[in-house]
Amino acid sequence: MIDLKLLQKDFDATATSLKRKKVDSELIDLLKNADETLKHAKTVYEHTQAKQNELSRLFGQAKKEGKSTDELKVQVDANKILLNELLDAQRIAEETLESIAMRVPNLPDADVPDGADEEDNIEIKKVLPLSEFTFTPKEHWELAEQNEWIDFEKGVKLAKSRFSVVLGMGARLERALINFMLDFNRERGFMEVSVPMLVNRRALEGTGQLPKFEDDLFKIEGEELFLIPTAEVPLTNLYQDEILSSAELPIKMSGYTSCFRKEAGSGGRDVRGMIRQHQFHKVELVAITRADQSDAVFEEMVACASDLLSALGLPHRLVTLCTGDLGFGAAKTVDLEVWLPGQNTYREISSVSNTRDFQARRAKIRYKEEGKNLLAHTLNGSSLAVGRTMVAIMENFQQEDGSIIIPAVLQKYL
RNA sequence: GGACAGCUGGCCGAGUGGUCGAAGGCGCACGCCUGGAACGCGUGUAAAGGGCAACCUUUCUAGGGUUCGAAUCCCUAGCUGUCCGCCA
Repeated sequence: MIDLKLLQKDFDATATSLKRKKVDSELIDLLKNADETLKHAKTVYEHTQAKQNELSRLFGQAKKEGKSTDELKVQVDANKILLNELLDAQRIAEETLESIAMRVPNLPDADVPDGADEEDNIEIKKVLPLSEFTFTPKEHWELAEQNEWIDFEKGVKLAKSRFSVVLGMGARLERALINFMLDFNRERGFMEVSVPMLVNRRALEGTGQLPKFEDDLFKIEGEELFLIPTAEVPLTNLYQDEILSSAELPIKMSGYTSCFRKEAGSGGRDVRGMIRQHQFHKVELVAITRADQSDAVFEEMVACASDLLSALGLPHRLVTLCTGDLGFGAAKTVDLEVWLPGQNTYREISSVSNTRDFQARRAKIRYKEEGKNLLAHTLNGSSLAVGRTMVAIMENFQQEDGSIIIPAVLQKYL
């Protein structure tokens, strides 16, 4: 949630900033008005409540002294009717504000480039030269089937389209990658955490997936539980509603989970292969930091993911997302795109975001500094999407006969 | 799934209708004491919102109810514990 005080104090700047992220200016006005309405309703209610408290105190006193309470009773009853009306008004104002505010995205950082969509993202740098081939490289689904690493039909049989079964060396490689990534991250100071893959509504609201993106989530019937779309949700919400001490920050975590996404609205994109699946594995990085630490930790996380790709020998590039491509909760995002020779293009394999205090405000993640409670900053980044890493390994290290050379760093994990 | 018990501040814990945001303890902070420390002594120590401030409002798991007035009484839900059942 954005800072509503900032909106009131500096409406023009905040509104301009939100418009960069394609927020309707009508919604911004609505938000401002709802905030003011609530503030007013609260003030009036509180004055009336104070009066009621005072009358009740007098009532008790009169009773004790044996005086008549008839006259007070008339006053107190009349005030109570008013009080109830004001309380209702306040509640409506609260609900209105909440429903608007929870759907307003985070403000982009000032240095995030303007832009409409991914076309306007800005490349920071390329890492590692592109693999060279003396033959026409194949796409990963062809290689996966040829090597019998992935069975796409069996996934459909067991569940439905966009599910697959990984077998043999493919399955072993998957497991090796997960272990390699977790170890790599741990060496960089990210503590390994194993979390639930089902979470409640509160957690998803905390990180911003709800209320706006309910259609993208798998929900458990008859329970208020959802399959997580990313480990960011459980990892970040680990500290939901907590007041941390300044000294224990930054908290840096790494966790492996399966992720589940409905991919509603992805249309016919990437139906083939394992680029876009309903269920996929991912190792995630999450950090909770003080406000003054988040920029540095952000760079650490980007470096961690990039170095991981380099260790695997995968050519990739770093891209700063423009305002139009920035996610709901992100103030700033750097995507890592891996080179896929079969597809002859770079594809996203990791996305590192600083949400600043946006998630912390929703999830109530705070830290104490000099006696004051301040909102923490939260960051998240993939490190990496396992399926897409498999795809990259297949396409980059394929041989003319279709066999695949597995990166040396993974040997000890196999 | 069934029965019973519980849920109070950072933690433990007292508190069954009014002056209780809440005794006491632990922890923490500061001061005194000390060569330095421990011990001891003293003081302070929940959060959110509004206001320049005095101060006001809210919060004793959550929601609803009774009442002039609820941490306290009633109902519902959640969670925790114990026992029973079932089961990887």
